[in-house]
Amino acid sequence: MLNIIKKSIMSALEEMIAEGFFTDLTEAPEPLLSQPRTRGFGDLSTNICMKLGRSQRKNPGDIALVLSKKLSDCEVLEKSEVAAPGFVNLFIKKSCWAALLKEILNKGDEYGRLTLGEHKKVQVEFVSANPTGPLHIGHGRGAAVGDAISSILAWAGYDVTKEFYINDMGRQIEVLGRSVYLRACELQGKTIQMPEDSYHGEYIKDVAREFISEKGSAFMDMREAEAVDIFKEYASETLLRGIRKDLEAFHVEFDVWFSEKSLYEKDLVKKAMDELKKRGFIYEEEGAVWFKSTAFGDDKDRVLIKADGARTYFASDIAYHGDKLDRGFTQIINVWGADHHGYEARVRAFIEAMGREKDALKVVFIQLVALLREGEPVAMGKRSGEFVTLRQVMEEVGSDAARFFFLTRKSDAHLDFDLELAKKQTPENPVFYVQYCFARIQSIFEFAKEKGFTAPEKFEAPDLECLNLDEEIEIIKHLANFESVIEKSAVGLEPHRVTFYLMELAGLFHPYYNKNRVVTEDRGLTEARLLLLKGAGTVTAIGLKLLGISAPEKM
RNA sequence: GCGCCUGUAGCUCAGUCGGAUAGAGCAACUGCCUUCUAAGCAGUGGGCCGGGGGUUCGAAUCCCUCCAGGCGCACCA
Repeated sequence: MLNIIKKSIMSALEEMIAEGFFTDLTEAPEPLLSQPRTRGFGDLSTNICMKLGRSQRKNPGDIALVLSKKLSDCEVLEKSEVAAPGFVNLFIKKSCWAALLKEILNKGDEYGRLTLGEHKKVQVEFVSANPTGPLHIGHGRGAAVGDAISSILAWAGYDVTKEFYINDMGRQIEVLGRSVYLRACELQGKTIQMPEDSYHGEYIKDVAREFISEKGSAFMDMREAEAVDIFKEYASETLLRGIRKDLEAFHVEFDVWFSEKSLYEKDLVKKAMDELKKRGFIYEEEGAVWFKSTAFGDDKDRVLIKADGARTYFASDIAYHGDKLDRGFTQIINVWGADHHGYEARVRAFIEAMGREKDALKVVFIQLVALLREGEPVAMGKRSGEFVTLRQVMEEVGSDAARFFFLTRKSDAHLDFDLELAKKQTPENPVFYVQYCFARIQSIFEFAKEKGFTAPEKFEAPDLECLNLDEEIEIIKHLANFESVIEKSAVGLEPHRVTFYLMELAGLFHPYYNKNRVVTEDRGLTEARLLLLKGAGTVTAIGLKLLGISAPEKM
């Protein structure tokens, strides 16, 4: 329908051009249609005349008058009006809404699915937490956002792979192994001194305890270095298992768990560096090997191999991203914590050095979550030992509420998560408002069934024309917007648009429900309203599913 | 010092490729359950959109500048 109107406007403008109305316009521009806030301004409105007024040096009002007159024969329009200083307000024929609802219902559970992505292979990497401790609330935000982005992209027609990158080697793992080892020694009655840079969390002791009950105390007789090797393997595997479990409870599933270690096992680090060398972006200086990332706008060149011969973390990173490219992804999306934003330029430099377009890589930054308890900041950080895990949050407020909460903010906005507040809010949490919309609709269906009514499988658009209340048309209009919300959300990688869309839909439904009875003596009207509810319920369920939130039949 | 993000109602946040009277939730106050779920609805109050300048028919939105907060600026991971 939007397209019909756009075309009408454009052909009207073409006519005006042919009639010599404009002095130096050769082609009609595509008009922008927007929904006015107030109903008096029509169902849709365009500002095209003001735009043209400027470029053509004509009075916008004059253009609008002519345009409006020419639109009078558009078949979907009731009328069009001109408003100062040059808006054209469009009023759509009531019968069109019925046709629109029919279209939506015909698509059913597939409504909102787009072909936008053209099956292009997209990889979304998110969470990628070090297996050195349980997931905390910041990871939860990344998980919720990354998962929702993936679902939305898939719904928009992309071929999506969800991936978790495991930093299962390097210094942090070394520190982890030593920390657990020392705690294990302590459990065996030895007095120990935890170095400054150890992990101090309580969970370290748990892992140590587990290790002993599983593997015994033979490690006490080993040399420290030897024992630490065993411990770091054991600890990182144990903690990774915990991470997987937490994500499972949070309803996040990954397609690929990619191990950093495997990059070395498959010699991919060397491969990536050789490739860079071949392309002339590698040089040696002061005993280190550098990547000339400044050639692509990075602030400084980056070291890949240190003077002591060790590879940097960034060396793993380019190998990993090289592998992403080799696997045929045309679009790479990294969901990173905002504290990583310094890495964007260098990774992008690598992508460009490999001959790809700059925007083959998109990075979504997740601002850190400030965790509060009754307004007081809670200290975070694995080292300090005191932190609130994602699991604790899920247990306190539930997975649905936590996910919804994360997805009601755009990801680059700071987020205060007050645990006490989140708990207190639970009964009035907006997530329930949306879920309630779905549950209520299901319950009305139950009731209708008892009374002998169902939403008919077969119907024609005119059967729906009795849905002529303002509230009903508003709901249909909103349902019709769903596709464009998916599109914007997919293009901008902004899942929060879907969240707000669902709150708005629920905000239209609940008052409608309260004011009007669905099931009445009037069979035609009852069935039409059941169909309207079917549309609203279906869209709510689809939206919630994209966000990874359940749609309960009963509440 | 440089770079990125943020500043909108008492609180938490939407709205930002310029549009008409700036929105939602929470909190506060007043009403509504013999009728499809009251996790709901109806209503009230609440705003120099951080400050100042500029661009124009029109600015929360674009440009400049200043202020405040967060995060980055390693041969660390």
